[in-house]
Amino acid sequence: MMGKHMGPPWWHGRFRGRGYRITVAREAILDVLNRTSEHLSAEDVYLAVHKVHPNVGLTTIYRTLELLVQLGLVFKFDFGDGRARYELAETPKGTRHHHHLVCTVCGRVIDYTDFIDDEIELLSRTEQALSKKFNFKITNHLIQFYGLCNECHRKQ
Amino acid sequence: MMGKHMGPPWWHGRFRGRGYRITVAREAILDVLNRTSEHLSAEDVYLAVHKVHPNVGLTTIYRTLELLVQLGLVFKFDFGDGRARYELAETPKGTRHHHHLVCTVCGRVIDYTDFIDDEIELLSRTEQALSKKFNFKITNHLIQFYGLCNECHRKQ
DNA sequence: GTTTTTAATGAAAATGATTTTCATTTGCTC
DNA sequence: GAGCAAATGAAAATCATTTTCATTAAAAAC
Repeated sequence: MMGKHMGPPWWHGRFRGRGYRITVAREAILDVLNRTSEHLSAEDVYLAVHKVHPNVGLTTIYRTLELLVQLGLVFKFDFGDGRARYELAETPKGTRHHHHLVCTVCGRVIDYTDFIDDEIELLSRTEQALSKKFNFKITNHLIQFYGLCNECHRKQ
Repeated sequence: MMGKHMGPPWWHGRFRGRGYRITVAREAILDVLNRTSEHLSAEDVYLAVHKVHPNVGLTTIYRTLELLVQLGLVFKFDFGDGRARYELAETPKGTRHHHHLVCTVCGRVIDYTDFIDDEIELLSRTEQALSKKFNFKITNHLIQFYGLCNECHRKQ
């Protein structure tokens, strides 16, 4: 189960601080994202939330996910299958930063955290240099590798 | 103008080799992509092609762009504005590999080639390691930085 | 605790990029 | 130049996402 002796969820402050309300739908959506390590689409989130709160509509899912992205609590990805995917940016414990391997045949997505340290270091150097050169305030980055996964490679 | 003494366009072989036909529409589309350094949407390409060949439909644009992506001649990007963007993967001379800076406020996209060398080197090491570990045949990668461009940063 | 204020929500309709269908056209092989 | 499958255009269909608007419910004010 969840941790013991918990106060209000960690993200309440982020909402209150900006004047956003804490609602049943928002709690439920964050809860779903918090419980999974998958790359959920808006509909995935909707279905999961719907099991517990059948009265929460898909529109609210979209609106809330968008808000969470704006707040930086959630990352939005495009893996090329025509629907956006969402992942919590941070968990209470702080999930390890990861990047993605996307199979261009079957669409499978593999997370990896290996080699991240080197990447992060280079990225941070690059970010600084880019920020300076283009006067661009970098807040985030996206790194994805594309190719054929084990299965699809074999079948070709 | 274009180079002198040119034979058949460089990409004809890529088509013929795989049994694809060389058509007016395809030539026009590749020509448009070849002439620009912008990140064109399908509609952008359509409008440009339409000026010269008003009989080429949007459907063909989509179909051809998709084919070009499959052939690896064109890269498809998502900058978050709800429409895909296309760029020629290589020019006759071999355009410098570049990555993107995307402004999350105004949507502006800046290409950069600086610092690419370091990145490429790290990427190539990472790709090898990932390929081995996950048995994943990497064919391509995507790197984008997000943040606020000069203008938008100032206005905030 | 009750009232008040206004953000948040749900349902339905709208949007808009992309895809599919299908009859017609056109490269390319022989 | 004929034959044939690939390619095409126009129109319709798809489908994820957004907008509209009347209703509900957080949270502030009392």
